Amino acid sequence: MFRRVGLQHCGYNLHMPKLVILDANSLLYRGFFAMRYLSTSDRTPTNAVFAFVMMLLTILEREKPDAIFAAFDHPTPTFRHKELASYKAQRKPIPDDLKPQRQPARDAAAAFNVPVIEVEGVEADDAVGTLAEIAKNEGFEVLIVTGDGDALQLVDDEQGPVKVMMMVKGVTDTVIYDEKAVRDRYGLDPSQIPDLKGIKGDASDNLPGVPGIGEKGASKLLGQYKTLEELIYHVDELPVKQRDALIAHTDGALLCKRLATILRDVPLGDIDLNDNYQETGPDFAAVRALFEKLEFHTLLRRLPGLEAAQRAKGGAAPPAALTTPVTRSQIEHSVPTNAAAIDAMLARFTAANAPVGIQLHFTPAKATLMDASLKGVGLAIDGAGAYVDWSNVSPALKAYLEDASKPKTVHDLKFAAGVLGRNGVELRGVTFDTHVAAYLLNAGRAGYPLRELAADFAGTELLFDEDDPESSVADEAAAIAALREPLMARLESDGLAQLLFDIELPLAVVLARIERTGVTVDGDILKEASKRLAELMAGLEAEIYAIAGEEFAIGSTKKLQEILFDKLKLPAGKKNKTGYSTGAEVLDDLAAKGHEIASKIVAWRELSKLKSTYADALPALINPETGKVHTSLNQTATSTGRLSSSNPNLQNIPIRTEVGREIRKAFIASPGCVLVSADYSQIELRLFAHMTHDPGLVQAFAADDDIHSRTARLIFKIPEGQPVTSDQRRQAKTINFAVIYGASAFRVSAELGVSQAVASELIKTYLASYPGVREYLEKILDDARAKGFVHTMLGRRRYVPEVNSTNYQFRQAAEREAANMPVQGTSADIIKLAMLKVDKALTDQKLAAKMVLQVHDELLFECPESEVRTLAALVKEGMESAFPLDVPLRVEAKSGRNWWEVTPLEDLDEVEFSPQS
DNA sequence: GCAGTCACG
DNA sequence: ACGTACGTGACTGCC
Repeated sequence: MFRRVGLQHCGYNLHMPKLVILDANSLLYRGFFAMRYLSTSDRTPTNAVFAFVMMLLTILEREKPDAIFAAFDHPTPTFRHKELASYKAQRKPIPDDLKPQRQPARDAAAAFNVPVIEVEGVEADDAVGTLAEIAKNEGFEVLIVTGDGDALQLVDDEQGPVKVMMMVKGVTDTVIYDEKAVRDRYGLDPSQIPDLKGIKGDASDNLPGVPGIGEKGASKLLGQYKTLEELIYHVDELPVKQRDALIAHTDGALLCKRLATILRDVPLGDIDLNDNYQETGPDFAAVRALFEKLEFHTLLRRLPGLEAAQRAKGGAAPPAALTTPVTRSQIEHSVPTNAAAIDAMLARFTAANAPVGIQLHFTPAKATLMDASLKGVGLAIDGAGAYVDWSNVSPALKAYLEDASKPKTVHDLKFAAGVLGRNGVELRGVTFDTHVAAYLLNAGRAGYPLRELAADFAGTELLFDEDDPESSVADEAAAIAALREPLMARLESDGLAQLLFDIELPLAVVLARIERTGVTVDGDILKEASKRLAELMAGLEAEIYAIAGEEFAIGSTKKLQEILFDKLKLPAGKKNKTGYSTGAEVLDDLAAKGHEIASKIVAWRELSKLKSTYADALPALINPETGKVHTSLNQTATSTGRLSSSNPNLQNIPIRTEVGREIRKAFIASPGCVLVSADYSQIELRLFAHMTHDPGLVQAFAADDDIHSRTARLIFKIPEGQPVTSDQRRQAKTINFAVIYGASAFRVSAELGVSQAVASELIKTYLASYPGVREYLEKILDDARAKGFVHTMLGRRRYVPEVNSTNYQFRQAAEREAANMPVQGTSADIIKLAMLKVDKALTDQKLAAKMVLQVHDELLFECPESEVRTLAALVKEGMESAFPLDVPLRVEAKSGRNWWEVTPLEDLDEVEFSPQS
């Protein structure tokens, strides 16, 4: 009944120090092609050095080496040049854009305190081979990081071990080779790699090898004859074709082998292998300066995490990697297949009363909670795991998953709750989510894959083996269980635990339900709209072609540039990387000058956008089973704490223009139901009032004044009793938002169509009128500069390291982000609280109403017609009381048969619904 | 896979 | 003198 899967040896001795050797040359070369186009704002190419640094960071985070070196080619001739004049002459030259990236790569290594090996007359791969040889004899476990397959000859399980991490595609997508992996891939021992290369040749080096014998044939021959030399000796035993080919190319093959053979005894000078990298760590100031120079913004955001980890090691503590080595996480696990065995497993797991790591096994790999097909479930506690195929899941296991008193940890609760929900199991008792926890710790990361978290926070290397999903899923469950404590410790020390437990965790379950509920979209309405849009576009196209004097792809900005600025010689405005901009701003300008083609293109663009993004795309996303559209509400996507929506994005359905707004007619309620929408009125400005404590702002909201009119009175100095014109109000509104976004006078002047001097004066008057605002902004920035992060009222963080940048532009951008995040983020916190409160109230009051969407400051519901006013009153109350402030929060509720026609509901304060609070 | 554009709060 | 608002996601064209 229990199938034991023994503890697999992965060849790592836990007490062995670990050495990483980067073949910088090959990494730069591969990185150059893996990642095209990247450059700084002055067009200095940085793609290869970016890839190199990405790899370096990833290695440092994941592998935590005790020692690390980077080997570069020395620019003088090497034995290989002397060996064969035609060798490097024939070789494709180093791309022009790659050469100037070598020095920055050396600088990067230096900034990270990674010693550079660069010896005259020695190529990088020979330095790597020699260093690996020395290190393995010194008792190091060696990992060679490269993009060059030749390095596989250095792999050695016996002594060392020596492994090779190979770039496969992209930058951080890598495969680690041990001897078995080399054999699986090539059918050969590592030592035979040069022989293989000799026969196969190397196209990029212009070495033909033996034409007519490919990789397969070569591998087969070497399996039999072991070496190229032996094969040549027995050449007469080969089939005629192969024999003739080999005889003709004997010299070339031997030469090619020799060139592919990595030397292991070149002079490297003094090298200190015992320099413990974990104690030294990167020179963060130097790294930051370099990243700023190279404009690596995304990498800059990764630094705070790395720096904190480095600090946490402390000076007195033993080197972290020696006490907590990076180890393959492979646990002993059982695969119970019947009810009795599952019961026994559960008994074992729950006896300890420790949280159990739960990981779902599903296909396809990048499924959403609506389309994941559930295959099984992995469970693990410290030291023991299990995998249960979904077809074997017993009632007891289901009951366990639904038991709120049994503590569990998952990685992505929203997903797990949604998928299990679709499979008839209501997941309860999840008291930790590693995915969301990592997001709270650093919302700036691109993603939170379990593999990365395991490496970063638990020092374990997690590999998913497609051929052994049972063991892999059990390993993942174990990693999840193991991540809970270190993540929890970090959350506690950063003051983020409450945010996780009180908001994000319960919210995940609500979001899963919203996604599963879906929104009803009438595909026929959209298909009709698409037809009409096509007709309107065709009309405009004819007119545009007539003015242009030819037909062209209006959607191509390149072609459009040619037509407008070359052919028609219209005055060009702003420039961008590819030439003159054809953006709406520019076109509106041209239209204002009387160029009809511009306004027609603007109109065409609007229709084109509506047609492709909404009218055509949405019907295709209607789920055939549910008849609804199920967006993903991403919980870990934004750096401010907001949700985002994708596949489709339902948070950007048109509303601002009449024709765009028509799309909303297709968003309807289920049969017999209506839509109820409730949105916060000016929540960000109200929060701004609360957070700045500015008496003027606070009083305005306390008195329920129109804030924009009030601002207009102040900045235009309009006396009481005299009316504010609508234009003055509009301008004041712009300034109100501008201040929240930290905008410049330039932008305000463009927005308002006034001179920069006037705009600047308006902003000045604004800040003088609301003195609390300036004080607040100064305090936020001081705080950000001191701590490196800003936070919301509930403690949610955003790291903004660039507030201390010496580069004016980056610093300014970071300051705007820092100024805006507390407002945008607190607003996000508050609507999340409101969602929880309303969701609970719907359950408690046993309403049929369902929450179907969140759009940042708006919640959308559908409910039976009879429930409308009860629901609206309850939602309004819940949202307004979600988080008490010095100023009131106001919510307007509306209802309608579709999202287009929703109209305000009056006098909801009089509705009886026994509020909970 | 990037760049440009544009939909939303 | 510089460059010019916060946060998202989707689509088209082009390399």
